[in-house]
Amino acid sequence: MERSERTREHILQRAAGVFNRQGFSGASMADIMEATGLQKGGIYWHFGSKEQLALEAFDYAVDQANAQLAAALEHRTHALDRLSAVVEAFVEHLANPRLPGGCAVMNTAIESDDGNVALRERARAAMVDLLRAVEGIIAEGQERGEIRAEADARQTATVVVASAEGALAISRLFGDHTPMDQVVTHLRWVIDTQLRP
Amino acid sequence: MERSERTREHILQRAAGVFNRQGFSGASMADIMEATGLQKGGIYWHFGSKEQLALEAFDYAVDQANAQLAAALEHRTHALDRLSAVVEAFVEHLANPRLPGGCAVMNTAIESDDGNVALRERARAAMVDLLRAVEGIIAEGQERGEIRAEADARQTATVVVASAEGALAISRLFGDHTPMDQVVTHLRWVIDTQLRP
Amino acid sequence: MERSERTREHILQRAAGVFNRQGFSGASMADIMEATGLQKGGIYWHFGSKEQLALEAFDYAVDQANAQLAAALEHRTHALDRLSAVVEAFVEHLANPRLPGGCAVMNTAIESDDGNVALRERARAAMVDLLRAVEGIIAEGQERGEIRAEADARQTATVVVASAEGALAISRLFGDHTPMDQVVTHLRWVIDTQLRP
Amino acid sequence: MERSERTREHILQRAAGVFNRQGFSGASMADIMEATGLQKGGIYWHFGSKEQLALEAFDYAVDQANAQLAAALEHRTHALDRLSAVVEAFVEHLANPRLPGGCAVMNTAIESDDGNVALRERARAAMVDLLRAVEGIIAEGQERGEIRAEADARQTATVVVASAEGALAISRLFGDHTPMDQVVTHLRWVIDTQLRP
DNA sequence: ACCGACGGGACCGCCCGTTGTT
DNA sequence: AACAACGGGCGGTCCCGTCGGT
Repeated sequence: MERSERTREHILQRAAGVFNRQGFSGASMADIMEATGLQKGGIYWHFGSKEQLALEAFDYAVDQANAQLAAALEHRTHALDRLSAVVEAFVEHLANPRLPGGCAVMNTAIESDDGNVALRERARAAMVDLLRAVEGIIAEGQERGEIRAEADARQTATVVVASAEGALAISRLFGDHTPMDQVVTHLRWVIDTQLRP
Repeated sequence: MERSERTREHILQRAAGVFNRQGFSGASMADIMEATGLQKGGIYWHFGSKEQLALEAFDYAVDQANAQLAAALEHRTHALDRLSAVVEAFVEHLANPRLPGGCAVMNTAIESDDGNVALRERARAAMVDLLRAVEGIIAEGQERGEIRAEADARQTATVVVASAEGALAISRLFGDHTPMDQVVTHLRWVIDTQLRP
Repeated sequence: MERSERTREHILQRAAGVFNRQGFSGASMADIMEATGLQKGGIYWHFGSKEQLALEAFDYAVDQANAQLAAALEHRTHALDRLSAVVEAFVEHLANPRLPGGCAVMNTAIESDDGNVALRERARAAMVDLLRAVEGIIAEGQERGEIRAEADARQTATVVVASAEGALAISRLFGDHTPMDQVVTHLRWVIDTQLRP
Repeated sequence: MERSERTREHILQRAAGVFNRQGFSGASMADIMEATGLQKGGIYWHFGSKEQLALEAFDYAVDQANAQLAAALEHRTHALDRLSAVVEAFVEHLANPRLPGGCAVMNTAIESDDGNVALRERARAAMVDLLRAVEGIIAEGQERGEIRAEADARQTATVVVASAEGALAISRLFGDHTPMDQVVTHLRWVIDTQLRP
């Protein structure tokens, strides 16, 4: 990777953290200058505007989260194991976040509720991807007979993601992992008693 | 109610909506001027700063939500009915919000993650109140034999609130009430099969 | 004196102090509201504008200073005594000011240097009055043979006033009456050795 | 001198004039923008705040005055000549000011009487420097036998500075150099008759 | 005769983005 | 490829003044 590309990546990584903590409107270019150690010119050479940077930083954050999820899914073949890994990924996201500030998709969904349509659209797409991924795990499991056929794959995926996202936010609000643990316990119970054939 | 008090209430109501949609840093005093129809002088007469206004507007929003919840609980005596009413209140909050922008507690929790400690503290307190309220409904139900004694009141409360909040955010992101419906279906099933004695 | 007149006087007294300490542009109507204990409406009922109030407050301050000077001159008949009394009045103005903030004429002269022409004109007139008064004391003394005829009444008056005003400002800057004492010592020596026949 | 340094110096020079005429609270950043021909971004790039700019502008003004005084003292070796040069410097300051608005030390002393403690402290230091300089000239003269040993160096310095400052202010108030001339005549007479051995 | 409430504008500081320079 | 310097505008806050009420 050439020098320029490394700088660009460096900016994205730091900017992703800043935006994830402070939000798009709460973060200033000065914050990003400080976080990156670059001057304005250096940043604007790589990105055309604050919004453009935010969009790419969001993608960066989602990629990071997806990579973390992929790592958790690696070597898990059984659908119930894979589903548990998804839940564990949320726990990991709370305990050892790659980027500070919680779930970028949720944060962006809530902040871009009003204004930024481009960011909102990306958050939507990322959320769809997440839901589809979980749904796919369940559906595949059903096809392979690892998960009860009567289960509603899509609904279950929504329940898993919604409750995990909610628990993540609440745990972060309190600075206490207990809420997340409680929800995870519930989800594990759902997996064991409702999905297992 | 005197004229001054009416104006103050009017500002709070409009500002609560603006802040709930745009967030604290995303909302400008100009936005609030437009929403209230007042000029700066009028707003600053009632509230010393943007932050002070935001704090009181958050309280206003929480009061509204609590009132909506209280209305849903009215005339419900059986614990399972009351618990269902809580879930219904989230559906109502999505379908017919008193204030636009979703759940003020969740929004504030996520946005104030970084900066505003005063807002964050209020969000914490409001979330505690909500969790405690749901937990209380369950605990009371257990005392009265309306809810299975083996259930974990606190954990169940967390699951209900976390999944409902998550579903609310996701439904709002998609502009589609399906995710909320799916989670509600799940919660109703939990209530019927796990809590009912 | 009727109630309205008393209020008006009260405002003038407090406003004179505020303006003398903070200057015209440095003082806000809020400062004067606080100093007077009145609300805006009350002040504006008596005075048409901040500038109008400042003008009258300046006159009030000058009247106070003149009264203090007149009191010092009372019962002094000999010109040298009267001249000494003028000098003493400056010392008194430093030690026990009727209004805080130093000499209103000097303060206004320096602050209104740029903008406020009306205030500047009043400061000019007040300074002329002061110089003329001192000159008159010396000239009368010369007519009565109490002061050496060769002395230049106008020049001496300027020296007395300029050095006393300068000393007052310097002493106030340092919060130390020594500079004033040193100048007074000098002026007393001038009176004794140069003016006494 | 690089471009940036030139701009910074340019801002200081113009701002010093604006502050000296209008005072700290009477001058707005818009005034300084107009005087410098720069926009806010340019000014705030060099100075962090209005106060920071005012502080440095005050230092600039004092440096200018000191340079003018130093120039007047150049080639003067005899203490009485040097003392006369100090007095002449005040006359020059009135007739051909390097910065408009009179003596920055006196102006700042009087305006910062109330609020700005940082400015006040700088005015104090500058006044101390001036008094010490004049006192030093006299004391050196006494050591060299050029000035009568009985003279009180410190007191004489105070008298010279106080009367010159007072005369400067009064002359500026009237727009007439006569008061300054009268005081200078007096000071020359003091020098000739009281200090000359 | 005075207060409470509000309008509208000016204030300082920070913002995002651009440009000359290296 | 990046920095230093600057333009122009919006941000929240405070300002002076007015007007309805009492």
